[in-house]
Amino acid sequence: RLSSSPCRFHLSLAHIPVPKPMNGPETVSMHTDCGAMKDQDAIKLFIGQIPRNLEEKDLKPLFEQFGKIHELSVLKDRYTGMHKGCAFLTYCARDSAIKAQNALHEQKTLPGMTRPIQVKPADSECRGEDRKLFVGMLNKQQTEEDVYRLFEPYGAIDECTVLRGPDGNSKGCAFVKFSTHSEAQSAISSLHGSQTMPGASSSLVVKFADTDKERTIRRMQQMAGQFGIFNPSVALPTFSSYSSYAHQQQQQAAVMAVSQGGYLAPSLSFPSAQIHQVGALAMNGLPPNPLNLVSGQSPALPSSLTSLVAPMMNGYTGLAHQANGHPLETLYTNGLPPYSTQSPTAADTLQQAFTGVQQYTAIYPATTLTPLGQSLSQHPQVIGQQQREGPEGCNLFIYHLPQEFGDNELMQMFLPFGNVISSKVFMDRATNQSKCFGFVSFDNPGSAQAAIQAMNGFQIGMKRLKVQLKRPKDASRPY
DNA sequence: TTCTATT
Repeated sequence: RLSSSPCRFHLSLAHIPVPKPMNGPETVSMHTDCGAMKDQDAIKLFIGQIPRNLEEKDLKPLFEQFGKIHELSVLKDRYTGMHKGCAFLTYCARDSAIKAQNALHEQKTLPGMTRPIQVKPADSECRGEDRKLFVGMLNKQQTEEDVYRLFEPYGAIDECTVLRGPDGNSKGCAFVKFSTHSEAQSAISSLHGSQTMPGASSSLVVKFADTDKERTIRRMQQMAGQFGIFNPSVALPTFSSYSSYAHQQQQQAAVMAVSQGGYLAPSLSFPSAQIHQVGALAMNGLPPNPLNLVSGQSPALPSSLTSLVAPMMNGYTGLAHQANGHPLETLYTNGLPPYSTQSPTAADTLQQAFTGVQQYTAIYPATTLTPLGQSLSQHPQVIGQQQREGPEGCNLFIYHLPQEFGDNELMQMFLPFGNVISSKVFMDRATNQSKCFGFVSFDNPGSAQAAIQAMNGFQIGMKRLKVQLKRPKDASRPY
């Protein structure tokens, strides 16, 4: 039975010779009696490269010629309703799907599209990722055929694509999809690192392709690097503007917040009633909070916290992940299902804020655990912005700050460690741009040491912070 | 040196 081995049809589909396109109504007549029912072994097809102005009714005629359609649905973005340029199609008859694939897949380009239509079994019918390889360090002259020949000995290849830029030039990498995971694995074993292509900077790379999730994370990291993680214009979105779209795609949320002004809000304070909700949530499904963050009983989350939260959602996932060993999803959702169908509530948002803080705190060594609670309850005022120096041993030099970082962001990053009496990012006079270094002063050396311990080497985007004691004034030359 | 999308 197909249902017990869902992948089998994929093989049979792939090896059926392409017939002449079916046009006549006789195709339909074979299954006129199926009504809304579909065959037990029907195949759900993925349809790609559809112009975004075409809806189901526009697509129907194209596909009906291969048989009675059981279901056809254009994919839309869950929240924006935007046409995604692809669809799912299930025919009543399995046979119709095979005919449609053979007749249409890569055979015809719909108006306005630059690539031919895709008609193939949906991923849901058979997981595609665990047999798909990424091939890197190819010679840019190598074609699909060259790559195919290289991989052919290891199994049946379903798909072979060389990645190309807009100009059609190879990017020196490719995707190769085998019919099974083990074939793919054997290709890795035999080919990875086995040779160096002429003109390539290192030996051939053959590995399983990134999953969607990995791609998302990769993109985030890239964007984070471009934007600078602590973007000062970003604050925690308000309850009302914090879209469920962002809720759904939490890993992208922060990046989106940076890039889409519509999701932003300048600031946010939390009514005390909602703080209790956080407390309840904290007791419920989260690891014990080592900082007693909630029991600080602050009447409102300090503004420093709201600013901390947004950056937390941005790019520290790797660190946080390592710090407590929980999967990302668990961290971000507090153990709730990642895809809530409801719009986010205040509690949802708070949860995220809270988990964000937890992630932040999770990296702190146990010996430095006191300061955050302090900063919550004492809520140091943003005062004394003229460079007040602390006593010796209380002043830090910070280098490799994000370009966007101003005095305030600098202060907020160091508030968790104690009373920040001043923070200063140095600016280039001519360009008014940050020079990416600055100074922070605490009122006691313990806070300064805690900050060094926790923040020196802290990764932000591609850079790592350098945090050390400021040299005394009279020491040789200023940096 | 990671793609045009997969409810």
